[in-house]
Amino acid sequence: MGKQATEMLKGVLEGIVLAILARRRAYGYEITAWLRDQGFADIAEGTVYALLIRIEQRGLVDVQKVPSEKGPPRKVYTLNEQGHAQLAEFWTTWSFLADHLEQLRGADEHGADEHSDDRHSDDTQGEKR
Amino acid sequence: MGKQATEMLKGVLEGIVLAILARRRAYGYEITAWLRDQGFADIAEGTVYALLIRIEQRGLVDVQKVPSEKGPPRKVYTLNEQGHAQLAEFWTTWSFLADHLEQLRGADEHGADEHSDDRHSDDTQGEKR
DNA sequence: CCCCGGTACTCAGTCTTGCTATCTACTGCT
DNA sequence: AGCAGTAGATAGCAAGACTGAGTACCGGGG
Repeated sequence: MGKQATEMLKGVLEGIVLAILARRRAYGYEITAWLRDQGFADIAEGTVYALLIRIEQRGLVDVQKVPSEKGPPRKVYTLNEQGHAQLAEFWTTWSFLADHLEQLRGADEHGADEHSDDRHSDDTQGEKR
Repeated sequence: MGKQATEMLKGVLEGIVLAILARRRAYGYEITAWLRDQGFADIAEGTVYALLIRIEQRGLVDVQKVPSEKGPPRKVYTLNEQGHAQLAEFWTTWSFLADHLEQLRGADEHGADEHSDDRHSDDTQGEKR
């Protein structure tokens, strides 16, 4: 996938991570690994950590430091009540978008190639102030 | 909808406009009006014009100036071959996202509260830096 | 012994994109 | 003349994702 995905991820990635944390608590490295596993190959590590810090600062998650056998201690994130509320709101917005997009896709698919050549060519005065 | 939608629109709005133009050519004001009609109440006018200028400069659309009976001339945008390709790519990315999100939503809905305690519980020392 | 690779997290700087606010310009109504 | 509606352009800001580098801790190979 190209960089198209990069822009589409904005806002959506937060919802994805909240949804992951709704299933069970997790730490950054784990989430990153899971995302790569799922095919989100182009998500940078730094992005996930930055996102986790953001949602922590907005009070959507609780954090515990857990010592790891190898490497520095993990920061384990747990979705709290506010986080669940935020996730619910995310699903609402997502549904709205998904519904409208699905509608547009349907309309596009059965008529993507018509050439209605009724263009009256009186537009030849291409003058911009 | 709050500002949650604002971030989620990034990247998606371009796809929406391309999809609209795939159905029939249109000009900015028309597109803005249609979006408002569809419930995208919070999309600013300037945003649509800026987006149209961007996709024009990337060569995804052809433009004609058409004099209007009331007001200044309209800039009518038509999706060209490159634009159709871009739109196809958009649908690919969108489907990928939608599939994974749908999966996560399902997983969340039937088990938002289970504690799979497969993590050896040596994490009970709630130390926050 | 030191460096390398894997684990785990942090941070500064850049780019894209949407929003706000303002401006131009043309038409018709009051 | 002034105002509302139509139509578009633009400058400056904010948020989020990326790049790239850095810190820290562990174990194994040269």
